[in-house]
Amino acid sequence: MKAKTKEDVRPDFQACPVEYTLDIIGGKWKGVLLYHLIEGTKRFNEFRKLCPNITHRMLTLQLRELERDGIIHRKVYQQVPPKVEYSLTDLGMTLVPIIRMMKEWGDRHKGHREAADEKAE
Amino acid sequence: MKAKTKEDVRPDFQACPVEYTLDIIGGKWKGVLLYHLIEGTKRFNEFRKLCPNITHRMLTLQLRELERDGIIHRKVYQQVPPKVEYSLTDLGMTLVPIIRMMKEWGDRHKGHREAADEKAE
DNA sequence: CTGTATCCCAAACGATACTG
DNA sequence: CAGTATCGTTTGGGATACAG
Repeated sequence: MKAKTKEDVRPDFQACPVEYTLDIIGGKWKGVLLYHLIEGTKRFNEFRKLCPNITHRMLTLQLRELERDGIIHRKVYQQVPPKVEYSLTDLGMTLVPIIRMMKEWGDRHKGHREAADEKAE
Repeated sequence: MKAKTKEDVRPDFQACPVEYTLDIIGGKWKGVLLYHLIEGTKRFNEFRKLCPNITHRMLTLQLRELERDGIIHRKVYQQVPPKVEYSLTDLGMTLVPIIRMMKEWGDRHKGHREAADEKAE
């Protein structure tokens, strides 16, 4: 008997709208990317400087998903060398309040886990 | 050269507080579990009924992580059969506004992707 | 500069069986 | 009822090389 694949399971977003939202912004880097986009348009390599830990590959993938979900817009300048600018769409803008709240919550509470980490080392 | 394991990389929560918050509520089921906890205390099997897609194992793991991060409290009644109640801690309560916003956003915008899914089938 | 493609290891997860 | 342990598969994601 084959195990269920991802496609077989229809996540019940009806029952859990929170799950739907998290599915869009909960990706490993999406929250951070969106946060930086609040300040304005960003280029590919700008993201890499802002998030040194993200790999080339992951940045591409995460941006693609956000684009696919209609959260960000990708503007390509047809020139050499290429230039691509990412920005929030109108739909993306509606996420800004949530991102901001998460930013503030993180600022206010990130101490907790650091304290726990200290003890662990 | 050994590939970096998860432990080797210290995520820079300093630079990205959003990342820290998402690390806590962004788990596959955490948002949903927290959402249901807003209404009040829940038992293990209540969660299973509320989220039929979550497996026994995953429910345990996600609850453990939330407990470890100080977001939820686990109250064990020493009796047979066992009874365990989960509830939000004070810290967990501070997340409620964020969860609520994600719930509302999901309700309002979940139509988008469904439309895309229709076309895909 | 901004990607895409491939390979491959590590982590996540489901299924299942067992326990107090 | 509410878990834990183990196993095997699937997925995530890093490193690297190549391309327009």
